[in-house]
Amino acid sequence: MGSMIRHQICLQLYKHVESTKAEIAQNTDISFPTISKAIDAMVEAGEVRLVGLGKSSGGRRPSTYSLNAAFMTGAAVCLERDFSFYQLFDYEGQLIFQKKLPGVLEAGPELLQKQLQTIQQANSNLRVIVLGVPAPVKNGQVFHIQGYERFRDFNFQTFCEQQFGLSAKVENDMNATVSGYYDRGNYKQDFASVVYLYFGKNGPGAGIIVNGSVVRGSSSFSGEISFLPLSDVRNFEQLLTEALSTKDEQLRKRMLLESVSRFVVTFAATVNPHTIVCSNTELTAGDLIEIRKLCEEMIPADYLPELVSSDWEQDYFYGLQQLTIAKMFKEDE
Amino acid sequence: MGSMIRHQICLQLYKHVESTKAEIAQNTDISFPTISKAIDAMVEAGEVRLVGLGKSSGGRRPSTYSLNAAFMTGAAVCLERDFSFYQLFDYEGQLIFQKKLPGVLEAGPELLQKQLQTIQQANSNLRVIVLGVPAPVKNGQVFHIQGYERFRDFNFQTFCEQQFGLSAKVENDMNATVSGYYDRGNYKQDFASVVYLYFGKNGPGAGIIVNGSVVRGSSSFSGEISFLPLSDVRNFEQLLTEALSTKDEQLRKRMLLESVSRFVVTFAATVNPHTIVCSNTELTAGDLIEIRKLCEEMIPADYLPELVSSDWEQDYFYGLQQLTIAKMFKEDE
DNA sequence: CATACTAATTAAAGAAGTTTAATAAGTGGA
DNA sequence: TCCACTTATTAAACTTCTTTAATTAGTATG
Repeated sequence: MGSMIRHQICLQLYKHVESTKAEIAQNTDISFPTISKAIDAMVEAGEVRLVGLGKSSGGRRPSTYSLNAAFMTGAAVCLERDFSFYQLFDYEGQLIFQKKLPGVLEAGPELLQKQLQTIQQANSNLRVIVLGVPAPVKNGQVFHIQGYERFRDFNFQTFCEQQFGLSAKVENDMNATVSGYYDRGNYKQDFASVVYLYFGKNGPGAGIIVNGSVVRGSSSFSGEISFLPLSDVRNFEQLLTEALSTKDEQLRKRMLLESVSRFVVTFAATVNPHTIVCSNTELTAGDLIEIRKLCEEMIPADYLPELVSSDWEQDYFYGLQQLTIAKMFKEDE
Repeated sequence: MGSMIRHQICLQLYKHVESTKAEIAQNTDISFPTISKAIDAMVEAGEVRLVGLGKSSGGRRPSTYSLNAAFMTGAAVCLERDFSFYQLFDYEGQLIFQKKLPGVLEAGPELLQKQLQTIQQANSNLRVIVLGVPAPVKNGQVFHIQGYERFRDFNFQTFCEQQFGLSAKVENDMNATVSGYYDRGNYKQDFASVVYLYFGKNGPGAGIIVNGSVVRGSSSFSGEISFLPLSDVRNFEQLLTEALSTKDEQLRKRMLLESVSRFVVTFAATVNPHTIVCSNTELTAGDLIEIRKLCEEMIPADYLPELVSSDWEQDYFYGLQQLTIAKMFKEDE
C-alpha cells in the first residue's frame, strides 16, 4: 500500500507540477495526514522539494511541493534502422538532453553498448531506461525481428539491467505510439479503445488499445495488420503497395483511401473503437473525410470511430517519454 | 474493503463447495483471523452454513463451511425470438428449476411481465435476475434491436428493478456466450483473449474478450462482424449467405470454410487472440483443421489462435448462469 | 497593531486489517 | 485411559490508514 501512495503523489506532482498537500489529498482520495507524512518522508529522501507558499484564501498560506528534478534521470531510446534517438528526462519529466546517433539495429549490440555508455557517463544520475524497438517484444526480449540478425531474440531488458545496472523496459514501437496518443487524448470514459495505423518501412502496422490497455495478443503479434484479407486475392499490405506504386495520381489516391476505409470498417465491426488514428504523412484531413464516406457505404455511421490524423514520430516519442517517466515513478515491476 | 472480503469468501465457497476457514485464508491471501470473523458474521446472517468437520491430519479437526443454498435465488433468463428460457439457481449455484416459455420479443413487455410474475411468485426468495438478449445493450437498455419494435430502446434493467424489486443485469447474448466459454477454459495467463463466432438468425455475430474482459466498444457495437469487408464486393454476411445458398455440397463447404478462415485471419492479424471458438452446429473438428490450413496460406502459423468448436447454447446458458451467480454475490453494482 | 477569523498543520482517537502468541480441542499411541 | 503431540481457534499486540479534534500560523480589518 505504501508504495502506491508514493506513486500517487508522484503522478499528481507530475501532472500539476506544483501542489499543496491538501490538493494532493483531494485528488487522490487519500487522507491528508497520510499524504502529509508521505511527503515529509519524500522530502527527507530528496525525492520531493518544498517550493514555497501558495496563495492565501483568507487564512494561513499552504506550503507547496514539487518533484525534485535532480532526484534521478531516465532515458527514452528509440531504436530505428537509420538512427537511434536518445532523450534524457529529469524527475519532473523535463527533457534535459537529446541526441541522434547512428542506427544500431544492423550493426549489433556492441554499438548499442557503446552509445549507452556515452549516455550513462554523461549522466551519473541515470537510473531508468525505456527502449522502443520495431519488433514484437515479450518480457524484454524481441523476437521475429525482421532483417536485423544481430538482434534476433535479443533480450534488451537483461542487457540493460546487467551491463548498466539500469531499471529497464522494452516496448514495441506501435504499442508505445498508441500509448502516447492515448495519454494525450483526454477520454471521458476511463477505458476507451484506440487503434493507431502506421505505414512503416516493412509494411503497415497497428497499435491497439482496448478498454484502456494495450493489446499484446497471445503471442505478442497483435497489430500485424499486413495480413488482413481485405480483398479476394490481396491482403492489406499488398493493397497498399499496389496503390502506392500506381502512377496515376488520382487513381493512386482512390486505391489508398479505399484500402484504408476497409481497414477502418474491419475494426469498427470487431472491437468498435472510439478512435482510429492515421499518420498524417500519408493522409490529410480531407482524406479522412473521404474515407469516412467510403466506410459509410459499408457499415452504418453509428458504428464508425472518430477518424483522426496525427504525427507518428511525435506520438511515438511522447509515448516513450511517458513510459520513461512512469518507469521512474515505479522502478520495480 | 469489507465487502471485498465477503465477496472473496463467496467465490471460494462456490468454487470448492465446502471449505475450512484455513483453506479460504490460504486461497485468498487474507489472514485467518479476518476470514474467521467474516465467516462467523456470515453464518450469523444465514449466508453461510456450518457443514461439519473436515478430516484430521493429526490434530484437531477443522470446521467446514459452505454457502447456504437457501439464502437467496437468482434467475437467468434467455430471451430469444422463439422462446424464453428461465433458469433458477440457489445460492450454491445449483439449478433448482427451469422452464421454457413462449418468446416475448415479438409480443412485447406485457408478456415478459406476466412470465416474470409467474417465476417470482413461485420463488419468494428471488432477489437477482440476469437477462440475455440478442441486441446491443448499454446500461441495461437495448438499442438497435432488430425486428422487435415493442422493445425498441427498452430498458430491461429498470423494468426488472422497478416492477419486481430485483437486482437486475442485462447482457448481450454473444457477450454472455464468450464469458461462458472463457470461464470454463482454464487459461494459464490471467488475461487471455477469446473470440466467439456464431451464425445467428440475423447473420453472424461475435463475442470478444481481450485481456480477460469483454469488449463492448465505443457504442456497444463490438462484434458486429457481418460488416467485415472480406472480399472485393461482399462482406462477411454476404459471403456466408452466398455460401449457404450454394447447392453443390462440395462447393458450399469450400466457400464456407474459406469465409471463416478469412474471419480467423482478420482476428489473428489484429488482436491476436488465444482462441477462436466456433459453434459446432456449423463446423466440425475436421472443418477446423481445414480452416487452419487455409489460414496458414494467409498468415504465418505462429500468429494463429487455437481453433475450437463448442456448443453455443450450452456456452450461452453457462455464461448467463455465471453472471447470475456473480450478481448474487454482489447484488449492488 | 490588536483582535477576530480562516486555513494549515499536528496530534489524538478509531477502524480494519495482519502478525504473533496463547489457549482449546482434538488425535493416537503406550 | 492418560499423555504427548498436532492443529484449530481465540486473544493480544501491532500496522497503517482515516476521522476528528486541537493547535498553530497566518490574514485582514477596524
